[in-house]
Amino acid sequence: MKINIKSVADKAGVSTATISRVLRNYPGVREKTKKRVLKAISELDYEVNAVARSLRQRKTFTIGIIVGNVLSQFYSIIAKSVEDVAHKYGYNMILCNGDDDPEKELRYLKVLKANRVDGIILTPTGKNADYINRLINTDAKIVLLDRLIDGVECDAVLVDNEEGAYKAVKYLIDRGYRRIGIITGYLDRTTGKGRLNGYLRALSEAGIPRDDNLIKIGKFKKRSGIELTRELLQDPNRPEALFVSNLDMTLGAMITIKEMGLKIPDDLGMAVFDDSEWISILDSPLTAVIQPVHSLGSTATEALIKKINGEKIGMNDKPIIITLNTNLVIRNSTK
Amino acid sequence: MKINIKSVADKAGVSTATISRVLRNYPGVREKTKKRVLKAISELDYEVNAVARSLRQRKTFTIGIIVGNVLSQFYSIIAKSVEDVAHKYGYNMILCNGDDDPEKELRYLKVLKANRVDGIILTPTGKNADYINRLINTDAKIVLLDRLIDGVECDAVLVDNEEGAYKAVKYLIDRGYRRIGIITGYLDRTTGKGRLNGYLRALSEAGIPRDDNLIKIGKFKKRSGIELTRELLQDPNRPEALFVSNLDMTLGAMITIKEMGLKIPDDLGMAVFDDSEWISILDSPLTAVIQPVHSLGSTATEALIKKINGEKIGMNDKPIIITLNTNLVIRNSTK
DNA sequence: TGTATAAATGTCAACGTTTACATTAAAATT
DNA sequence: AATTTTAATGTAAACGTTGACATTTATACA
Repeated sequence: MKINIKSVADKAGVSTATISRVLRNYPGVREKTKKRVLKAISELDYEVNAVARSLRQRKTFTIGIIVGNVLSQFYSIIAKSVEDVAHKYGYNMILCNGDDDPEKELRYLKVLKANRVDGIILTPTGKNADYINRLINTDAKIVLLDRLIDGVECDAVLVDNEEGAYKAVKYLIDRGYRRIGIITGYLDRTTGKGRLNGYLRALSEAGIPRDDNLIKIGKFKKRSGIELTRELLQDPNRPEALFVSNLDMTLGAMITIKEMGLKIPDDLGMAVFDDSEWISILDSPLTAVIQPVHSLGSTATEALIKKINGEKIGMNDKPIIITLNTNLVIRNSTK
Repeated sequence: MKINIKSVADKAGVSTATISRVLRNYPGVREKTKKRVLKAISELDYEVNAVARSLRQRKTFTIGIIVGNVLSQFYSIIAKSVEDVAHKYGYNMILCNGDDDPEKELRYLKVLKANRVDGIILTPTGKNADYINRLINTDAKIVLLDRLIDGVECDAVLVDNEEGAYKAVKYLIDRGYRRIGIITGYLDRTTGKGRLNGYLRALSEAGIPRDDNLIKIGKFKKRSGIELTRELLQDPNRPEALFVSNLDMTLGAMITIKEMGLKIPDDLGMAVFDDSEWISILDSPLTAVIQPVHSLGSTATEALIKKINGEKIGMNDKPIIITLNTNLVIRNSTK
């Protein structure tokens, strides 16, 4: 037996409009009527059909989020912070795992559009610029998170990758290291590129010439950490210190370092981008650049909800790009 | 300007029914017509309105999942595996962060019901039995994951907690430890209780009397690990080995152990429930019970989708409870 | 060429709400 | 008590699909 607003109306002896008004706490319903309606609702175990409501109101109170990979700590924190804020404002969240794969990203963008989500938070792969521009032009509410897309003008919330990496590498230099290796991420992402740039700026300010043998280009995955660390450290002329561009690659680097039997900081100085409680309880806890991951997620969500509500968040129609700062936490991974 | 199936129909010069047929790849549309329709669709950038479709079909192709806390590795793996399987079958996933809070759980159950999700995967807090029973009685499709609820008969996918803990503690005993401490989780959860029972069974089989001073009841959170490890290890008559019941508490335990300057395995033997790559690169990598977390999520989702499709998954109307096995991986945390 | 059959397409109600507008009932004013 | 004003409730169309059924068009057959 199907229970809908009509059943409730019949039971309470009023019209569906009145039920609707009670459901949404509209004024202008007599207290007595309201009581009767609520009674009917509870007796029938009625729960509004949000699908029908969404159709009628052209509003789903749902936001979609496409992340790179929920398995990585970074994205799971993002997911949580987005969900927290979303629910605070009465929104649901559909989580999509883009897997850093442009095709999956595209598929999910379409799914989210089909489901008429009110807004989308996207950690872009950097591709699909055409489709995303089309979305934006048809008035879709989108906020980019963590990364930008070439050829797309869109509000975004980022982290100051360049400055973060700069601080870490400068710290290594200040501690006396000169030959500093770096494992970067994808250089076609603002994150990967920015961190490399920070590294280069620190070197150049210190008058240390760039040595391409010390620059290894990774993919932000554990495997890159394992392999590239090995390449760097097996070199007879190996670096004295290492800067790793994210947490997953740091895990990989530590695996290799352990395997090679090297000790930090005696055999190798280290500093890394991204923090985790686990790297703080290592033998030699690692000096790390802490991203404000939680704020990233919540700031983006707040901005998105403002956009959804039609509030301007940038000035004079330019997209607004919010850049959050990082923190360097000094631990025990340098001499 | 709003684009809907009518716009496409007008543009292609056919009726909406035909558009609908093309959209869903129904047979019986002439090739020529289909071409024309597809052209109109692409020219208008039309994307079906899944909300309207859901309303009409009384089917949302969405499943909801309520997890304890996405921040913990366990749940983020669950979220990913559920999402993978769901999408394989064409379902979306709404992720809800129950925060192990019965009230939030209840709120989310209602939200998911209002949104008419086709099914729910629930990692239950153990409360809300009444409401959940009502849901089940009104034919909601639910699969419990990881834990059961007192007073609720429902399909579930679990891990053999008792056996897992037993294997780990037996291993400690086999290595010669007698005074073994345990940090448990909530004992009103099947997970917490099961792991304690495994511990107790291993002791009793070895003829080691139970010592309540060695049993500390935690909350599955880092803080419990920190505090209870301290309590155990500050005791002059402290245990020779320690079994910790989950990963978050293991992190806490390691923090305390590091703080106290103790070395594993010299000063303390250890075995833990839950694995992580981080505990495998510690100084002394920890012997751990590995849960098949990914299978937990995918098995539950497969079961849920079967239920949704009306396939019986248990026998003679009894709920089916699937229990997955754990693995003990021996590392270097014992003498 | 006309008719029977099969294939393709069209029509319209239904899904469960909300909301502009219309109507009725109650309260205020004379 | 009759009239105006205000408050409470009802009516019905709309949101964008789908799908049972009806109708038209194409094909096969005599």
